[in-house]
Parts: sequence; structure tokens; C-alpha cells
Amino acid sequence: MGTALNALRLLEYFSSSLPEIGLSQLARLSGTNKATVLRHLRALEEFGLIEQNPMTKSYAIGPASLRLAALREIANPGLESARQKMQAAMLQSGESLHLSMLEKDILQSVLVVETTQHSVRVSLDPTEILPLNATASGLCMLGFGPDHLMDAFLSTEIMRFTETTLTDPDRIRDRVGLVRQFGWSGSNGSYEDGVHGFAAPIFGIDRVAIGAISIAVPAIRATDAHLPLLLRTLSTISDELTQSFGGQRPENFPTEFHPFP
Amino acid sequence: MGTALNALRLLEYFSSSLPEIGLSQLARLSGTNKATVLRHLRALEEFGLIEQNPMTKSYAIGPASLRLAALREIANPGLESARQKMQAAMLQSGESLHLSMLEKDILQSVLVVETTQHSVRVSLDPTEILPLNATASGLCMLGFGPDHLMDAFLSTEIMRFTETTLTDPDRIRDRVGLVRQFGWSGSNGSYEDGVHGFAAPIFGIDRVAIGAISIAVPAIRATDAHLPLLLRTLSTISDELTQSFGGQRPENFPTEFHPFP
DNA sequence: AAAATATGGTTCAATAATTGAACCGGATTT
DNA sequence: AAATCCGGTTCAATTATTGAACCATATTTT
Repeated sequence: MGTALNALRLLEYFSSSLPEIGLSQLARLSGTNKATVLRHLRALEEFGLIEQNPMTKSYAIGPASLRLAALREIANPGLESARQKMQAAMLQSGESLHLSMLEKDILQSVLVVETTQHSVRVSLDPTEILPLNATASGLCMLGFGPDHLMDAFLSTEIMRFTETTLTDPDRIRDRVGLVRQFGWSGSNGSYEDGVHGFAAPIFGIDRVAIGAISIAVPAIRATDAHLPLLLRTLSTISDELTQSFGGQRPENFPTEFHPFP
Repeated sequence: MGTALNALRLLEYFSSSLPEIGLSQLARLSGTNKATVLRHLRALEEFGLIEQNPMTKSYAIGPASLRLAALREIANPGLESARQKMQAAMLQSGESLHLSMLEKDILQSVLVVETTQHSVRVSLDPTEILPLNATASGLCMLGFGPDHLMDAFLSTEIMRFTETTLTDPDRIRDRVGLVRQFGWSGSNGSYEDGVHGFAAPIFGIDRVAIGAISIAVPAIRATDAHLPLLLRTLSTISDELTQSFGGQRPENFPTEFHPFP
């Protein structure tokens, strides 16, 4: 049931770490017969969502993806202006920015703007799914996203990534409480060692968070001296993006961000 | 034959002028039964390529397009750096830039950077297919693209868009000859009235053009005084992009662009 | 250097999913 | 108030999808 969907699902196996896949390998990954995988690939290729490297014979995401993305940008403008605002915030803070949005209780990366000012920088994967417990953006969503999100998340398997990852439901709840109070969240290497994240929510029209904007800083520059600048940048851009997406902040949301005690 | 492809083809009906489509309308457009259209839309929606507006019930391109585009960017880097180079060229020339690439003998828009310096500007559709005879980029491709391109194009129906559109095969050949000689091409409202385009080829590793970069200028600013700046910008960026895509210019390609006599 | 195991791709009969006409309830138009 | 639009559903007939076995070729192992 759902041939079209089965074909599309093949696209899920492509990732930043595996951007090219051969026929047999994809058949193995998807647990499907080579013949059907080939048929699906041919269909996707004809549409342009898949492209075959004529040399290696292996497959990769095709050019139609760009056309569709541009098309979505037209129906759903705001992303392009978000990019510009993020660029400005990047220049102000000197650090990489990362925009993620909630889709069906999953926090997806949407846009990444990398810093051009430091050679030691955080390089982010723009296709990633962000774990809600381990990233600053995730904690923000738990704090300001839809009410059911916390329960839905806690009923799934909670993953550990580093030593500092929060996995205990009670500790997660405590932390999210703080986030609600201060308006922003931080992560100190809880997703990847050496990467500190600072995130603030982006609200929709109903004052519920629809996504988060985060600043990713290498541990070296995550100092108390640097923090005020980062928080100022964060407060500004989260407000700008909320407006740019047509949303509004809750009434009691802090107008300035202050360091946690 | 090809259910997956039939489903994907539904995406073709979305365009910048029709970014949202209802069920019945899409069934009419595609000449298919509503039931099957709905099934396909559901499949596309589950994957995220389609998104239903809960208010209007109509459908639009979904967020998965962004993920796929980012994924392609990883497998096929260069586009992001192309964007930056185009941004710089936009600032230098003060005009909108437009990158297009050849896919299966069709010239597709890939990236648009609009000028921020003038309020009268050319606003380009980033999802368009460019006619080879009517646009500066198209003439460039005919001049520097694959050998079979000219014949393949002339065997299709040649479209007229404005009074100045070239439709006579002999005149097209003549013009392309000039383009080959000077290294760049121009179009004076031959696609859209009041829009002048200036384009240069982007070459692949085999010194055959894989795409074109063009500057689009409103007729008011398409003056002789402005031209040298535009040509200088064009020469620089076409060279940069050729390198950035790992290609190389042909041996006898002009190092500077000069106005046509 | 021969055997074994990969790879991408093809064939074809059995099967399981796709299809479209008719239909439904509700909202607009006429 | 009748007619027409809309999004969505149902279900039997049919049509396209599926997967095991197979092929030719390239690479690795013995």
C-alpha cells in the first residue's frame, strides 16, 4: 500500500554522511528487492529528484529538489528574509546561526548560516533532526512549543550523545522550567563535545513556539565575557524572526535575556 | 505505468503563479480522478513534499523540499559558494543576478540574487525554464553548450515572447556566432519587455558550458555608460563560477568582454 | 590465474496495490 | 430552494507492482 510513498522513502536513506548510494546498497538499506528499488529510482530520476552519476553509477539527490525548494519559498516566503536576518546576526555575534522548525513533533534543521569571522567555528549539518533533550533548540521547543510535546517526547526513547546529555525526565523538566523563566536555553556539549549552543524560541500566531534559532559556539569562545553579546543577538533575532513568520511572543516573555544564576 | 512518477508529476502543476492548488482543481489540471489525486497527495504529504493548508484545505509544496535541497547541496557543493559570489557581484554591479544550469537540454533557473540597491529592479522567477532563443543565458548555452544543443533546440517549436524575440533559425545562428566571438550574450527585451539581460557561460571540466550567469537590468539602466561595469562584473563572476564548479574555460575564450560593435 | 563474490541491470508470472465511477455531506451560487 | 461547487470516501475491476532467478561484468579472494 503506497507505492509512491515507498519510492519517496528511498530518499530518506541519503544523508550528509552518505550522499551517494549504489543500487545494491540501497536495496539492502531499504530491505527491498533490487528490481523494485531500480524501478523507483528510475521514476525519481525521471522527475529529477534523483540523479545518477554516470561514472560511478551510484545515485544522489537530483536538481528537482532545488526547484521545489524555490517553489516553496514562493508559497511560503519568509525563509529568504530569515536568511538575511541570520546573516546580520552572524556578523554581529561572530558565530554560526542555526534555524530549526517543528514538523510533526520533530525538530528539523531548516537553515544554517556559518560564521565567516573565525577559523575555529561550529559547522552544522543543515539536514539534521535535532534531539529535543540534547540541544539548546530542543530545550526551547520543550519549553515554549505545543503542550503535548513534552509528554510525546518523554514517551519515546531518550537518547544519550555525550556525558552531559540530559536523559533523566525529571532533570529535563527542571531545566525546561528554567528555560521558560529566562526565555532562552543553553547546551554545554550535551549533543556534541566542545559545542555550546544558545537558543531562543520563534513563536507562531498562537504564541506557541514553531521553531528555534540558536547560536553555536566552540567551547573556547563560550566564555562569560562573550555571553552578553550572544544573548543580546539572540533576543533580537528571535524577536525579528517571530515577527517575520507572522507570530507573536507570549505576554510574559522576557524582553531581555539574562544569564542563568 | 509508474505510479510513483504519476504522483510526482502532480508537483509540476505548482508554480510561482499557482502556488496553492485544491483537490478538484488539481484533478482537473492533471486529468486524473479525484480519488487517485487524493491518494497521491496523501503520499506526498506524508513524505512532506506536499503540505495542506488546514484553513483553505488546499495544497502547496511542503518542507521536505528544503531538506532535500540542503542534502543536494552537500552531495553537490558549490551552490552555496555560488550564492555568495553572486551576492558580491550583485553589490558590485547593483543589479539582480540569475544562475541557470542545463539539465537534459533544458535550461533551468537555479539561483536568483536580487539587487538591494535599486527600487526599480528586475524580479526573476527562480523556478522558471528559460527559452534558449529569447534569453541572454539561452543564447550563451547555444553558443558554448553541447554541440547537439542547437539542432535539438531548432527541432522543437520556437516560441515568440515579445516583438524582439529571435525566432528565425538563421538569425539565431548569426547571433550565436557573435556570442561565440565575444564570449557574452545580450537580450534586449526579447523575453520580457523592458528587461535587458547580459549573460556569460559557466564551463564544465570538458570546456563545454554547463550553465550561464546573467545580469538582468531594467531598460532604464541599460545604458552604454553602465555597460562596461556590467561586462566587467560578468567576466569576473563567470570565471569564478566556472572555477567553483570545477570547470575550465576554452583556450580561445576572451579574457575581457567588449561591447558588440 | 582461477574461483568467488561483488556490482548494476533485466525478465516474467503471480500478486497485491491502484484506479475511477458513483456517492456523500456540507458550503456557496444561482 | 434548486443547482453546483467543494473535499473526501467507498468498492469491485483491473492494472501496475513485486521479487526470485538470472545475466554480464568488475573486483576481490584464494
